[in-house]
Amino acid sequence: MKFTFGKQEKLKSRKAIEQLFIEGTSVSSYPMRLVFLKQNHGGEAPVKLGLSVPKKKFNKAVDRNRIKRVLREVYRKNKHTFVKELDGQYIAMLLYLDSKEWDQEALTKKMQKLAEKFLEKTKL
RNA sequence: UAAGUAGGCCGUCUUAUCGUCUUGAAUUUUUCAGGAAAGGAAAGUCCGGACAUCACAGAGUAGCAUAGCGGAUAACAUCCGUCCAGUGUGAGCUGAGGACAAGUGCAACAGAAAGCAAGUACAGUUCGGCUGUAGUGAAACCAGGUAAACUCUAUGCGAUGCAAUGCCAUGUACAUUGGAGCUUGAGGGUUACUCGCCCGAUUCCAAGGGGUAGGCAGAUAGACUCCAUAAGUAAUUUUGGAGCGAGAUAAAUGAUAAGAGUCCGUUUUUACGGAGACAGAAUUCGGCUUAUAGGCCUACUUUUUUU
RNA sequence: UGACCCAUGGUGUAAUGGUAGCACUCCGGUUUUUGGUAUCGUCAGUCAAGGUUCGAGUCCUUGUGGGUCAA
Repeated sequence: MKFTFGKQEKLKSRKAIEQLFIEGTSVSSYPMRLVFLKQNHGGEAPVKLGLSVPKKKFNKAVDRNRIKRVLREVYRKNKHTFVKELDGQYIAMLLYLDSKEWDQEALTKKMQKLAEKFLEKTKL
């Protein structure tokens, strides 16, 4: 299993993101929320993921960048829990809900919980 | 030594593992090798340029900006020198600092009177209603005050901005309804108005409806930095040498571990714990403004303490 | 990324450079057995810091916060 997070695995299309927010379903595990949609996007990765940190909660660009970097790191390390039992291709968006920074250990636990919830929903 | 003034500089570093971008090779699952990775303000968008399109942008009016004098510059509201004014014991600091001797307006309260005319008290007197003083006020017999009031003078400014602009790809509807026009000109050329100029018939306007919203170029090496040299009081410029190199696009520049160094606290050999500012490129450059823990260097001022 | 606009008591809204008003709300009286209604009164404000001016809500500069537009 590779712990990579390259261009192929990022969600970039504006159109796809609009569709995702209209039609997608969501699961949450505080302080994160995952919105996802089953879609054959044609790429090689099983999941295309985008990250988002709202400007309302973090005023400064430095803080937003920091959160996104930490989230990306945590996702990269725990990606296999999302992907291993997955059927078909998905696009997803990961949102940050809290207004202060969490440390990486706590986020890792929450991320694993999020993955479990996500997999349950996809099997239905 | 203390307090202060002006100017300049730094603003954590090294290694390993994992990750990001990129170049080349092999190959098309990917692998191997090499390389790169935020700032002094990247910020605010307050000025001025470069660049692009509109006619390599023309005229007039309107509008906007600047304002002692001289210089620097691609340009500026920036910078340098200098005069004057204000301020500080001083080193210094601050200044939109032209014109009210063209016209119009404004002046609360107080005051006789704040603008065209009038007039109080006292004193002097050559006895002419002349001269001086007092009182109010920011300003009063004076060519009054006021232009960050209208205005005038001088100088400058065409408009719009990289979501500019050019090319390629994909896709639908050369379809529907109403109206205008076809060289005697509908309409358009993003401009505040008028003119001028240019384009213009498979055309233009309105309504409802349908489609695309991807890629490439623009785009990363430039009025750059440092040193020496010559000119200049200086800003800056000339010549020579050396050096630097982010380029993403739902948006990279990161995470973890170890070590070193700085500061603070406890302890006072040593050890332990903690801290590390403001802040994140988006076409680009020169400035301005604002934020900034802590530290270093240079020159100068003042007073007193110590020697 | 670029262009632009706004800010006055708790809320809404006025004010030629010359004493910051008005309405509602809040609070306290009066009326009422009590509450409401009515009526009287008080408190409370120019987003911040500089500059021009004799004197700024108003003019100028810089900042803060909020909002709008754009292929």
